[in-house]
Amino acid sequence: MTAPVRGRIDKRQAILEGAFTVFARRGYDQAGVQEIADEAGVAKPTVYNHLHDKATLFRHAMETESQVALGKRLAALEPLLEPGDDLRATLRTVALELLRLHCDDRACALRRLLHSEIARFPETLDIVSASGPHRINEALADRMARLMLSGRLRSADPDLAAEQFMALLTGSMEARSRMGTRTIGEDELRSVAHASVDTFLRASAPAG
Amino acid sequence: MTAPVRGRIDKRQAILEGAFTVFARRGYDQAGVQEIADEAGVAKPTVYNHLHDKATLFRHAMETESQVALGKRLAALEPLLEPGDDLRATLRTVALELLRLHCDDRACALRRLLHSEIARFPETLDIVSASGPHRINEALADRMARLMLSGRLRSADPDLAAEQFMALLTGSMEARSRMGTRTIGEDELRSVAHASVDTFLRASAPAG
Amino acid sequence: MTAPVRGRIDKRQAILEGAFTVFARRGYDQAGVQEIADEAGVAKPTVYNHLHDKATLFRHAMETESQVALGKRLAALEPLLEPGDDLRATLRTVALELLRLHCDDRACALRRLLHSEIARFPETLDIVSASGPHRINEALADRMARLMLSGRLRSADPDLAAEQFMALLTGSMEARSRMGTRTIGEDELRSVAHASVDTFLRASAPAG
Amino acid sequence: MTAPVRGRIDKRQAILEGAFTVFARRGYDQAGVQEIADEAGVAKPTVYNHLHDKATLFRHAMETESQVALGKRLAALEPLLEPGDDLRATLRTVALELLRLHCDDRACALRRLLHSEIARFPETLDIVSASGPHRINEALADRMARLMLSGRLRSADPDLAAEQFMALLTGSMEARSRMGTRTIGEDELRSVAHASVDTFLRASAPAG
DNA sequence: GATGAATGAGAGTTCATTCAT
DNA sequence: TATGAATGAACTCTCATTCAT
Repeated sequence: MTAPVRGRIDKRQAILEGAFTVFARRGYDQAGVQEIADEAGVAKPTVYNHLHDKATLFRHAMETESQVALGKRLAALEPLLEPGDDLRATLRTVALELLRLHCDDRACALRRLLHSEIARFPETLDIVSASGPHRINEALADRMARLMLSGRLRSADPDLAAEQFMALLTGSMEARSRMGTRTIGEDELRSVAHASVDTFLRASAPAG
Repeated sequence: MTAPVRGRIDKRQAILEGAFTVFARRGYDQAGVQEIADEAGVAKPTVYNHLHDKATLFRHAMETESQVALGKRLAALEPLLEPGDDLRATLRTVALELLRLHCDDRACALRRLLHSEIARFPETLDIVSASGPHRINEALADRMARLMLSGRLRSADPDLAAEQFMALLTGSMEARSRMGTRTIGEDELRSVAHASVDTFLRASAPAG
Repeated sequence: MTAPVRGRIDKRQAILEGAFTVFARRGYDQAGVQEIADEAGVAKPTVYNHLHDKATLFRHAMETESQVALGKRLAALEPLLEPGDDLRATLRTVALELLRLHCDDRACALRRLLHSEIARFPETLDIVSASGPHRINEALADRMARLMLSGRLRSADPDLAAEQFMALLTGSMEARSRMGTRTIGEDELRSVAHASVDTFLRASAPAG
Repeated sequence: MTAPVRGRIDKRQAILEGAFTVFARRGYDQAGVQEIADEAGVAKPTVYNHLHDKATLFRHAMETESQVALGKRLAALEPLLEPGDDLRATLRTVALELLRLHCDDRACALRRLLHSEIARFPETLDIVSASGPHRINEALADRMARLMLSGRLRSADPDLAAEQFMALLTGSMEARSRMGTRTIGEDELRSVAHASVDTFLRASAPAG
């Protein structure tokens, strides 16, 4: 008896998935509901049955996508829970994974869409922010605090440290990827990650 | 007899100005040519007479705006040509001004538009990049190289140093300004600028 | 074991009832099948199971309603079967009741719907006419003939007399009720009924 | 230099004309704006340029049509200004013309549309009423009053007399024309007009 | 038999763009 | 040259109707 329910849920998922894909490809205005329906393999009115509006469709697609993204990023921080002996290596691992996630096509599209449509959908910012960079910063700051306490990093404001770590890591990617136009190779990603970690550690060496 | 020419040039300027204003306010798709014409105080076909097309209009408006922006940024770097005795103070001055320019309304709009429409107008990236962050990075790297040569900064790759300096400075502004939604007060700007410079200098102290 | 049959009949009745209500409220085009289903307390496909089509639904709802209306009107004529001594009083009674029925909400809606949709549903006219004004005219003409024969009315064409009686009675109600927009009070109804009867009698006094 | 102005006015007139024609043919909902545009020989957006909305289009088309209709009806009353010796003949002339106008295709359509869409466009009633039956009644009542004063008609309430005259005349046409479905021949029109006038005069003979 | 879900067709409305003045 | 008016194309959304359960 769960078949129809599953079917319905699947269809809703397919629609949201397709919607994000098309929004990512075309932007909000250029994305036609017809194209979204095609992408999801349903008829146009089905889209309207599930998500009342093009706007609603957008909001839900963004929300779903950003929750997925948050989950992955938080997972990437896990190695810092047990940093081991080689802090630099651990940071490099984490940094590389965060960078990969940051440069992922869907993640770039999410940021791009957020950027473009923030005037039209101010609420979306709140929805997405709830799963956004601020959550990562928080989690990362927690780890930083531990490292400071244990004397492996110079004592300082852990929030600022987390923010600057992320800034070093991602701040230059926009230019490097030509705003998401160019795919960045694994080598370049590793190089940026390592350089960022090195600079961060140089600035954060414990006093004396 | 130059009056009519001036008039013509002025009209073109007014159109480009108005176009950028409206694009900034609404985004490319939502910006109506009529609204742009109204903003510029001309009739719609006049817009088409001067700039053949909505797309052309966009490209030229973006180009103009980005050239203006580049000029201001390059000017902000000038103090580094003669750093004086107090390097930290000079860097702070430069950093603060760069940050101000980065957070300016029109600058934010320029980045936002670039982001949103990059799929539709890939050429715009080239046009704007020609006056974009890469030019700043270059100029800044030049200054860094001088400072390294003169022993006031640790010897390293000047391009990377410039990149990381900018990353530290601007990388966190997106989150802090809630994607340009919130205006950031002068105090907060200064605080970020100083923190960035401090971290940068700590990581760049000349070896021993 | 007749219960389910009753249930079925009841459901059909409920649907027709609800259909007329909604058609009366919104008109044919604006009446949604969903709204009709809701009004009848059933699901949309149930409507289609019972009455194949929106058009069929309309036809049956109109037919049912007009049969009900005819019954009431014929009943209103009954006092004329035995006019008694005071013809004027009897005519006034009948006139008032006919006027009441004419101004009833559902009767107005019936006429309005007939009017609007006559181009789309020409057959409906036949169906409804079979229970429509022409039947009343006939019955009324019969009574008029009796009254003429018995010398209580001037000898004349009884069909014409019936027609003019109804015309005097109802001809001005459209303007007075502002096309069914305004509800007409009992006093006004009585006044119109009396005036119509008086004029009719003045024109129908038996010769000399 | 009046050519373009004339052109614009003509186009607006053509649109309103075409709109009424199509509304009359199909009813409000079934009338497509495209069909109206075709009927008027313009493109769809031109319709929207001149009359902002389908609803606005309807209102203006109705208003225009009803003003035309009023003019014709008032003109039909003119013979009553100088009734001459043969009152019956004059009344018959007026009655016949009023009846012709009442049964005119466009007049029927006007009433039908008013009826159908009164719920959706309540204001239309006011607009049209301003040029509607009530104006005729008034004008006719004026003439009646004169005739009563001069002793050619029995003294009575002139408004009521006018109302009943019109009721006798038009009250039976709906049934006879099968709600505008059947065109009524000139002979039948004359016969109804005469019968109405005769009945009216019989009921209105001056006392004594 | 009754229903939730899905669909094909179509309507109103808007907008970038082009004539004609 | 600058403009008012006109248009062709497209898009969102709705609804009567039909499967599958």
